[in-house]
Amino acid sequence: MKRPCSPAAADKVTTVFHVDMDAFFVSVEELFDPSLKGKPVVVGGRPDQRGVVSAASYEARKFGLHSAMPLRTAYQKCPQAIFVDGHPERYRDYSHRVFGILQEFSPLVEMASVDEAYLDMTGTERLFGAPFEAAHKLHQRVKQATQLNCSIGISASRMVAKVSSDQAKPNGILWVLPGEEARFLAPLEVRRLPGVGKVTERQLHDCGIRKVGDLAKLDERFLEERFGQWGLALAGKSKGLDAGGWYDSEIGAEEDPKSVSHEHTFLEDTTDREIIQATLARLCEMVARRLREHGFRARTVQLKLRYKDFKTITRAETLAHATMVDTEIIDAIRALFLRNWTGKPVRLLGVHTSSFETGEGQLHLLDQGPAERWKKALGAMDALRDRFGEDSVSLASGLGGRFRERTHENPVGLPGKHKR
DNA sequence: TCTGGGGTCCTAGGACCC
DNA sequence: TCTGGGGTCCTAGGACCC
Repeated sequence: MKRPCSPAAADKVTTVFHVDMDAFFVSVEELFDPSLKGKPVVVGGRPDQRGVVSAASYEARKFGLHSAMPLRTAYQKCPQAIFVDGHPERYRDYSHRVFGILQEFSPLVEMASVDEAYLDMTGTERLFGAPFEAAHKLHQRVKQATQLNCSIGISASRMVAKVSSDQAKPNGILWVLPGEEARFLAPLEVRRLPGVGKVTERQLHDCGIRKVGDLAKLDERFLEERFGQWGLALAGKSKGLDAGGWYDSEIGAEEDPKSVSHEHTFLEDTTDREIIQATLARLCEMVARRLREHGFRARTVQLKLRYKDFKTITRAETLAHATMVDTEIIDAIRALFLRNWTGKPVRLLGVHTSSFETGEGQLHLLDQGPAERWKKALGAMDALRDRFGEDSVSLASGLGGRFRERTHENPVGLPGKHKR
């Protein structure tokens, strides 16, 4: 169902909050280690590791550090920075707490990621006052309950609310009044629009378009000729319209995931078949397990292969029947790998599944005879992983010693378990 | 500088069908 | 004998987001 998002077209103006946690990962780490406060901090890993910056503290940003920057680069620019590993469980925990607080303010809350949320605050004036006052209360409540800062953008549309929370950072509130959207956006760099990344920005710059206002002034036909459908969407965005797509959807509508994947970048590129096979098997097991948690069966499995030179290929296969069984995914992935690997050093492997089915469909595979035992074994393995960690059990064949370093002893002799 | 991991959405071409 | 047209499914790649 579509919500009237265009302020001009809406008979009733909606009030959308976009709540964005400030330097979320860093701030959570500071709660666990207050000595980090006020220092240049990088979350993401050791500076000599392969990887990128997940989050940089505001002090670190002064040195030019930012998320997605390679860790080694960050170290060169700011050797005195403190590099810490990320703790996804901590972030999920705090994300849930924030979600709980937001629900006190509106029943229509949608976490867009671990550190940002949309609220439909339409019609809450009697409870919390005008938008700015409500935002102030929300901000205080989050701070009081979690000690974390957030920034809040307020607007009639999701897209403008998101841009305005970005402009409000850090620790601020910004309300774009209905009808003022275009005027608010006009002086901003085109890059500030959600969906405009490095590539689109460069293309727009090549046309002499730098500000959102430049974009809004253009003839839409020009944008359509040059960028197709995307050009028309850009034209809409520049005027503050959600203009279809995700931003036009109902806030709080839960959607099932459309894909489940895992990938791994090796510490060093490898040609070792045993390492490669064991890694593929482990990735398949992790994926299959998540499918079972969701109750999904996947019809399409896809291998991702990245070489030393960063050349990346994907190869997919659609199965005759959907599956959530480790071995069936492993078999398909292994075949794809053997058919496509050039033999050159591998940097990354990935396993991706999609085209989900949720009904009863092919469940007979798991419900008859020996397969019933498989189902039990898979369930038992999932339970063990819950207790002892992802590496505790494995159906993988050819699991080399190098992969057992951080694994636990198998507490119960499970079928398919390989010992070395 | 040397580039993670989890996702979403879009495009484009080919196969296949009617 | 010169070559339709629409729809759907599948595959590969890429931009983008956090």
